[in-house]
Amino acid sequence: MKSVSLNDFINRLHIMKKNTVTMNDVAEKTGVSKTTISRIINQIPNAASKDTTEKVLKVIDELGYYPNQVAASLKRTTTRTIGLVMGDIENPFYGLVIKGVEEVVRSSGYSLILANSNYDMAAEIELCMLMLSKQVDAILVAPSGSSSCNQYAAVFERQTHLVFMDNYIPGCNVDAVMVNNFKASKEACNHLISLGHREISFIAGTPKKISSDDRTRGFLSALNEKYGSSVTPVVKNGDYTVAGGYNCMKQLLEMPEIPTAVFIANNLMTVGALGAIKDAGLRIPGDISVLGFDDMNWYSINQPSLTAIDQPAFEIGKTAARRVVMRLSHQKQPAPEIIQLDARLIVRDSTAPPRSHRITPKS
Amino acid sequence: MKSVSLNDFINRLHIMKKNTVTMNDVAEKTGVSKTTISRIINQIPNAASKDTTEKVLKVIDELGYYPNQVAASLKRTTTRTIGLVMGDIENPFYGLVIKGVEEVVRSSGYSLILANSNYDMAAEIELCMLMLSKQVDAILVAPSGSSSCNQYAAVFERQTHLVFMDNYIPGCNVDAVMVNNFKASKEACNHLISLGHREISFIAGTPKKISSDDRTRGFLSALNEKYGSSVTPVVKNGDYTVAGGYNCMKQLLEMPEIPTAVFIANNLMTVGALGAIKDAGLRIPGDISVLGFDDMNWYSINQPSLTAIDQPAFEIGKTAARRVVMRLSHQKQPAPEIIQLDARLIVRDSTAPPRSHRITPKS
DNA sequence: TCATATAATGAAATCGGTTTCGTTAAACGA
DNA sequence: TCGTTTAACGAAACCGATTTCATTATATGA
Repeated sequence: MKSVSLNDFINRLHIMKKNTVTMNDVAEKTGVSKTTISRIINQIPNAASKDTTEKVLKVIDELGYYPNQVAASLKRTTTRTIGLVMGDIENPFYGLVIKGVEEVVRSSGYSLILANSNYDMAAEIELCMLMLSKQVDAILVAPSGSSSCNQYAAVFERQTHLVFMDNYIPGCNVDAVMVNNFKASKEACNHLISLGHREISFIAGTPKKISSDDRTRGFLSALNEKYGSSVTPVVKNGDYTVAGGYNCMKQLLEMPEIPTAVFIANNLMTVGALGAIKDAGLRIPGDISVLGFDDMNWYSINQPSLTAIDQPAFEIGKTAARRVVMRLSHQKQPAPEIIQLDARLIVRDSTAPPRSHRITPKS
Repeated sequence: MKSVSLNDFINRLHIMKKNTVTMNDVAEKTGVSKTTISRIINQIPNAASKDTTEKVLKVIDELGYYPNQVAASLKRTTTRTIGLVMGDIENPFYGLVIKGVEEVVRSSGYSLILANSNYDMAAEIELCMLMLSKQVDAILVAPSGSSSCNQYAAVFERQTHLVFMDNYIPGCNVDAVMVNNFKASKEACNHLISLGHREISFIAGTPKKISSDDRTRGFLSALNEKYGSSVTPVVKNGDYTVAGGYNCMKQLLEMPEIPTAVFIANNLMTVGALGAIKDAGLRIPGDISVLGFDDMNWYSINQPSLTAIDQPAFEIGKTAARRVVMRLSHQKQPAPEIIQLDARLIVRDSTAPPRSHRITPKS
């Protein structure tokens, strides 16, 4: 019987009307007007005498009053909330970007509304609109693909502050923060070239996505500068997924002449590619060198440790958030720009000079 | 000069007062009252004639009107927003939990406010309060440690719906969703025992955190059931960090008799531990078997592939979110319960029978 | 000393929706 | 045919803050 009455008690607790102490209650109990109370809460200088302030604060404490920010937001026409739309929050790279964003956003006095688009471009826009109707002050988005700019027109019409991260939609003329993909990719490829590789294959990401295409271009550029038309680069499309990486790698390993090195455009595809190499029974870097875009915390403890391009994910998030906060606090708005941070190549053991022995694909 | 005028244009765009089409504008243009328009937007049955509805929708479309949810929330006293407080959004495990939460929350018509506590217990409470003042309808939190329940008192006073994930604060009497840590941990340890191991060490997480202690208890229980007091289990405290895992493992490898197997209480510490083993030049599983809590996508492609306990992180998030949505939609509130999902042991190559050779710690 | 600045305060309007009461007219039931 | 629903609307109150515009008292300056 005891448990029944406990349940009842809990039910009542939950159904009970929410504890709604409003500013009116404080006003009534103190005999001070809402105006003054509001000023005290918002710490307006010279708004209330020491006496009044103390009295009000005491009552606020007694009643357990805390201001309803929804009401405040309505009148202020600003919610001090920023929207964040990501393609895949599960990916540790994006996780770190989010962490960076969150840190800056919160320490600047804003909150974060998060949504996951699952790389669905239509959903992405939809989510932006939803956030706008929730009156976010600005939106940060990691665009999934290359929606043309006019798909974002609906968002622009609302004239919010918009900042892209990790990728951008061309022609949109908004701030974007990302790594210098072309440069990083070229540097990575040059590393392989400097080791003596010629037959380098590239497992690319989502086609037509700017960030992805930049990586491809960087790869091709390095190869072309060194070898011109004497080598025909092999580029496969892995769509940034583990499965995609696995399949691409498998295809590469079925070529008559297996490449001596692979460069893989992101972390998930690298996992897939490593799986395919393992399944094929090949050794890294003895049989094939492997270099991945995105560094992961386990790359250094992998056998062999993996050479990778380290994107400053945390910094990307922080920079983008700072940009947004800047736009929200300054009146003067600098022209939107594409801010490119530098990635850095971390050379480890998975890249080595090309094999001298022949490998024939099985099956 | 061209660029200057462009900048000016952009500046004006941003400074320009926000495009504020309100319901009043729609009312004026259609000659229909706000009341009816509100009803049409909220699709109240039998609220407006076909004619009126069409007319209103047309004007809404023309004006590009979209409702201000802040205003709506104020009157409704519900924001259809749920708060989410995590310890570390960078950790892929939590990333997946968040993803699960987000999916359910959004598909149920709610939005998500996300905050990262960096495992700071005081910040955790602070963030809950912040969210409450933003009038979230409920809060999901992955409690960092074992704050006593009365630290959460401030949150409870507000009578929101609160659901814990991954861990819980004893005595709080709220819903909690997590894995059966004791059972999973015991099963893992039994797996090692069944391979013949006696000298099994455990690298534990944050002490006094329930979820962590449950894992330790599970480990100890298995060991005790098998060997009683004939073995003295070695438990180190790694605090759930990579560095912690590394240090603990290093200490273990400096013991006079190195354990034949280690069981590590989470993914980050496993990375650290693997690093220490690699640095020591030991072979897995030849010299030592390794088993980690939390499965990662790269465990299967690691050399050797890693035996691990796979927590249903996505499911944890979804379950917790569903619980919250349930509480928000039903009047009748079932008693809070601790929902324990089953983790599963995935046996791979990092666990094998104990070595037969002796290893002496160097230095 | 008198005009003026400043501190300290409050009444009432406002933000942009939702909701409560009405009201009217048409449909329905007996 | 007459009372009763039900459909289709609207005026005005309301949600809980902020902000504008006054007002009063006190301090300051010339």
